[in-house]
Amino acid sequence: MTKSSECCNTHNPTPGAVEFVQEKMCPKETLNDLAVTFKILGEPVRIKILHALSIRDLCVCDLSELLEMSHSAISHQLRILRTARMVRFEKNGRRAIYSLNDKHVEIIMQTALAHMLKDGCEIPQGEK
Amino acid sequence: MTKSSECCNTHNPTPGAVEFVQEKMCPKETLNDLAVTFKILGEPVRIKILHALSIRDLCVCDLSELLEMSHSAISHQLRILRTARMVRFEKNGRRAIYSLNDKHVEIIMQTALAHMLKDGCEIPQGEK
DNA sequence: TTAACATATGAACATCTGTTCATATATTAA
DNA sequence: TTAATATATGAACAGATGTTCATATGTTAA
Repeated sequence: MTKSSECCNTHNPTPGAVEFVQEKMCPKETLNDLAVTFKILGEPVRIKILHALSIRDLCVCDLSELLEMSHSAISHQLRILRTARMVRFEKNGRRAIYSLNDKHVEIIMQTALAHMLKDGCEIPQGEK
Repeated sequence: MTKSSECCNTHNPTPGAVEFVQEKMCPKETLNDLAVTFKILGEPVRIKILHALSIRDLCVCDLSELLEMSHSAISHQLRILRTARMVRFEKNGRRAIYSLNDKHVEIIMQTALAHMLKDGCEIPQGEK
């Protein structure tokens, strides 16, 4: 009797492979959190906001002009970044001066950039 | 005369701030590419596939069982990862054995994980 | 050859998500 | 106070995206 009987689809996985990998995998929650982090970074506007803030603290108005987007759109995105604790802000009069909350995001972006620009854009001719 | 006249919204950016940042920012295309990379990593299923493949090469059937998803759904996601050159595959009989295309993604994931978990976390690493 | 198997893929569908619009809150200037 | 400024946010809309379903392609076994 094969595993086919358990499901509408046929299943003949590589013997032992699934168990082997299962044992060594990070917890599901960790991987989900990781995906959440990347998802937030996976939007051009947000990457640009974070990159800009890594150069200098800026208010909503500055970001709006820099990225040529409405105040509202920027504010909505900043809210997402705030919720994810990637940025924070300080009130200065009627301005909200935004800055990076810590160095993590910056380091992750720099790592990704370095690896993308190294030999990333070319097809690495892996010996097959 | 303020910049308000140029636009429906009012604009009083911090003097010099936008220009200062503009000069130092990475090219727009680079940041967009970066976002594309992160967007692909920003899906739980894809992160799990990549993480699993970092432990061991697997076929579609294995991934299907490991992640408890249909063959079709896995195959669709693998297509996206292939297009992004994050994975490659080798035909073995009627199987398609998938593996990571290079070490970049693995390193980016590890960097993000390390910073998420802060205190030196140990990442289960499959030796090949 | 025929049947079973392994994967790939287009189309339809539902969900998620980012922007716009309108409006609210809060601060400063007149 | 009133007006202008700066930001925040809910609702609605549109576009993007992941899964399912049906089907196609290609491989191996009988």
